[in-house]
Amino acid sequence: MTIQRPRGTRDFLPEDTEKRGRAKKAMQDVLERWGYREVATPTFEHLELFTIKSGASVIEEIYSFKDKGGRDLALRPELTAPVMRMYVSELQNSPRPQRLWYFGNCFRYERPQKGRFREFWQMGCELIGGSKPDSEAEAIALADGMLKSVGVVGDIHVGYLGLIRSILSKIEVQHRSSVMRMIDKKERSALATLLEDIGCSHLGLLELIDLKGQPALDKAAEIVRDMGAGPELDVPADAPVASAPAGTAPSPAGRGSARQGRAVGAELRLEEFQETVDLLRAYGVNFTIDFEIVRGLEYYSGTVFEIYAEGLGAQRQICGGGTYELASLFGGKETSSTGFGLGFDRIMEIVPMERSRRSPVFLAFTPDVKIQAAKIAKELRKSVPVVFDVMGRGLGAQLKAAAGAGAEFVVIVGKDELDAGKFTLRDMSGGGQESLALPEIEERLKEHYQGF
RNA sequence: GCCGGGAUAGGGUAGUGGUUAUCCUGAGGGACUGUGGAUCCCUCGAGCUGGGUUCGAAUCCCGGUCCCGGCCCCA
Repeated sequence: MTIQRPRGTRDFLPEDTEKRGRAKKAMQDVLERWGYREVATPTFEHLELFTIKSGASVIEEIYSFKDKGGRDLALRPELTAPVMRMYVSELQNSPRPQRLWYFGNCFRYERPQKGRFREFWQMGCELIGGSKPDSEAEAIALADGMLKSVGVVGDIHVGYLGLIRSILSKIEVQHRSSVMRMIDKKERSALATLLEDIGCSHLGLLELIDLKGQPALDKAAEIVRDMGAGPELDVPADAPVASAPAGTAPSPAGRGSARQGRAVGAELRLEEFQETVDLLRAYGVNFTIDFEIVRGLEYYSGTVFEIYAEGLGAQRQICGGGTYELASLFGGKETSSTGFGLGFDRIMEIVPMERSRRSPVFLAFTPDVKIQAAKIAKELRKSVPVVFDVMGRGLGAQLKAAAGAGAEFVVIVGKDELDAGKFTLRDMSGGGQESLALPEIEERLKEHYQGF
């Protein structure tokens, strides 16, 4: 019996790996064209990093362990927390904004299904320290550009927590998290019942999340107008904004967990959201305004967005992100950031990728001139990929192998060629061949491999 | 964690409670000591795992593992 892969993991054969590499490269190019720089963090971290961010309940879904020194460690389940941890400890005094991107494997202890594995790859970026609408528009346009670069069409939904949280402030504290949860889970009828029961139907919440696109924004403006005079229950005072980055708010609860009620202030600044929307339109991004997008966690503080794609079964989301406040959670200064993560594996399931790999040149030789042939192979490798027989095959068998491997060209080296100083370049598709000096062969092949 | 469907050579498959388990493909070699994918020949290679029922199990039953789809969850 052979040893199996652990559950939820995958092997990537050469074809898979090539395809993934090409897709990664395409998206990476977009990131770099926007001025982002790659960073990398450890595969494992202190478990605490993730429980601080997401609450103790995530331990169930994390690969965590004690090392031999008794430390509680965890394989990273996501990359935003590690990157922000790194930012706080290494980059806080660097010029802002910081534009960082990353690509790495992550691990979650979950039931595998379509588009969900225990080891998976995330690609994403964090734009740290910018002002909200500008950063938000940049992040969303960037995500859009990355998907387009691999030919994936996503359905982009953009929401704004400033508004939702302001409406929530009209609702009694003990009901807020249930309301939030029901919005997130799209439990419409339960939400309607609850709002009715607590006498909050008049706030317009149901109508708001039902509407999509411009009508949703119009409704938002209406709600904001109506809310102007209403009583506010327990809204934290805004931070002095003069010198602080726009829109950040104090975090009275300090380093408490995001799941334990530590809500960052999300001020109601609909005009900021409007600006994000205007910028996105300027960038030519196709998106839907959708206030139902609230994302689970408390550290999100402004615009949030999710991107969905077809063809993935139950796991349709391929991207999620927004503006958040995490630096302070990890012991740093208040810093507003915007970022997103792309589910690389899910994207790979739907990229319409043409296979365009170029097979290496095969250098076929007669066994009696192996030594000289090896020298020629070495020379040719300066220009093009060259495969040299290691099976001890005769010339005929080498050609057969080259054909089987899909070679487009074979260079044949034998005693006659060595004597003449001219080698045979054989075109395997047509079957034609000609006798040429080595520099000419190099020239021809180099031309053929141009761009690969 | 829950529900359903699966597991037969490297890949894809057929079949039956009972001789030596199909076929296709693949891989290696040969016919072919300087010219390829053809053809022919040879070789390699399999019933997930543990238990039970049975004279006999790859087949029937149970547990486990893994895969596929869905639920829960999804930072």
